[in-house]
Amino acid sequence: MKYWLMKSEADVYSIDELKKDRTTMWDGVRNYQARNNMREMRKGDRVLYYHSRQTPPAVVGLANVVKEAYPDPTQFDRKSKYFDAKSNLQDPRWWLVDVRFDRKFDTPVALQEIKDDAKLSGMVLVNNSRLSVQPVTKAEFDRVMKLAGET
DNA sequence: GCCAACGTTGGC
DNA sequence: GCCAACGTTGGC
Repeated sequence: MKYWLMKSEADVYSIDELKKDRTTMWDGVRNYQARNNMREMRKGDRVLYYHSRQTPPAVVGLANVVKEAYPDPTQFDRKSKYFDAKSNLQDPRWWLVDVRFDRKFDTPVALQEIKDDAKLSGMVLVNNSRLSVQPVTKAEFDRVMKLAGET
């Protein structure tokens, strides 16, 4: 099993909305590294759910991968803001996964706490803050869970 | 709302 | 293939 961190702008699609929807298509990713990471995801992988653009930015809960990579339909939808004229059906450029709500933390783990934690100094979140879908090691995952008071 | 950091585009 | 210009992300 692998571990990941996925970012969502808190005011655009929060973990509360994921909880309500139960499952969502992670559409709209238009960054190759993030796309490649989603293609590496396997059913059952665990995902730290991160809220950016909120005060403070924080890991707020957990999700699971429930459907492995398939073409992002929004790239073919002319009405979508994610439409990409350079993509085509035979060789789609953008891929996504489906994720399901697992739980919301009672105690979110703020970005500052992560930055201040020596055990988490290698996290992609700390070193490449703009990548929206990123790998997390098991040790990092376990540490974040501990900071959240989760078992 | 500002702006640093980063990724992408496109001219040469 | 380099790199300047530009657009976007996301912390503050």
